[in-house]
Amino acid sequence: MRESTALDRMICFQLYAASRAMTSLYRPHLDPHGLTYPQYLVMRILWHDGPTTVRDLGRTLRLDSGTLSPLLKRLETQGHLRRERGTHDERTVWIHPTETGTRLQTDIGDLSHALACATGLTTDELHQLHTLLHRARGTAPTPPGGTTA
Amino acid sequence: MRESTALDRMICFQLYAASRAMTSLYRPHLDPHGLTYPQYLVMRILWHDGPTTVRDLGRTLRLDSGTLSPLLKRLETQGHLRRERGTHDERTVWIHPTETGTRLQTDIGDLSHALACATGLTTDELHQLHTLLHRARGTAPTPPGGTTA
DNA sequence: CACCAATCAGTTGTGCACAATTGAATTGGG
DNA sequence: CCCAATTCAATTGTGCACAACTGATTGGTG
Repeated sequence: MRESTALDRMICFQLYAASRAMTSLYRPHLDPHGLTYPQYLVMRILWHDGPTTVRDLGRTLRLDSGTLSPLLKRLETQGHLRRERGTHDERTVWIHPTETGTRLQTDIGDLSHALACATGLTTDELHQLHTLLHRARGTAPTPPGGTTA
Repeated sequence: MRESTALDRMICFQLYAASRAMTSLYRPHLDPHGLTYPQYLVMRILWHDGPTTVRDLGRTLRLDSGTLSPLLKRLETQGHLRRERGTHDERTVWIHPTETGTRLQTDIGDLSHALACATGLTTDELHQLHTLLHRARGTAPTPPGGTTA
């Protein structure tokens, strides 16, 4: 298969392609549960942190309400979470995992190990990659939804 | 800003976030020319390789016709390329850059250096990252040479 | 030649991303 | 206290991604 030399040298294209390839590795594990990858990320945060707000989800995932609002509405329709307008500050919306949503965690199980292996990288290389990605992202200007420095 | 420890450890989320962050670095450079990032990738291939087919664009970019067909139609509307059904094999569609499309290359200039710098990574780290990403995607190892954004 | 499987681009439908805007709630300065 | 600026979620509109499908074309096999 031909490789475009020009593209081959672009870090950005490598990121773009690798990200989509990795997401497609998750798909067969998530599809049976009716979850998309971004929805799975939201559920992971709920499993890990418990009830949170739309604002904090956006900060953590670097997504704005334009993306999150419809996504959360779909997760609510599926019965995985409940949205509730805050009482103290009525601008914020709290997201609570439901029992159904919590049960998903054990149903899906731990995907990270299987998928780390699927990359074919060693533990050391995965750690290197992780560090490089985090640093590359950390220096970048504020992503959408983020707080302005 | 809070970081979800769970997400923080996911290579896949790091890829997902880094890819979007990097794309958003390109946006201010491409917006003035009316290009999106995937459209820019297509134009780069045309600039580098000349006329090509929808099939080969898909193989190079790892995108199917469901994504490429409307994208190419928009680039054609903008006058950057011309679509032409093949004569030898009438199933394939050839994509030709127009003069307008070719002129874009000099108008936009070389973004890779500026954007590689924006990551804050050293040349060595960029090369490492490039190699790791390429391997994670399950493709052949990177040939030696300069690494650009 | 006849026919069937594979190839190719396009279409449809769903779900992100993200810019821009809206409108309600809150905060802070005077 | 009052009002302007800010915060927050939602909505609208555009453009990817990708699965599933369609329909035309081609290639291989009997």
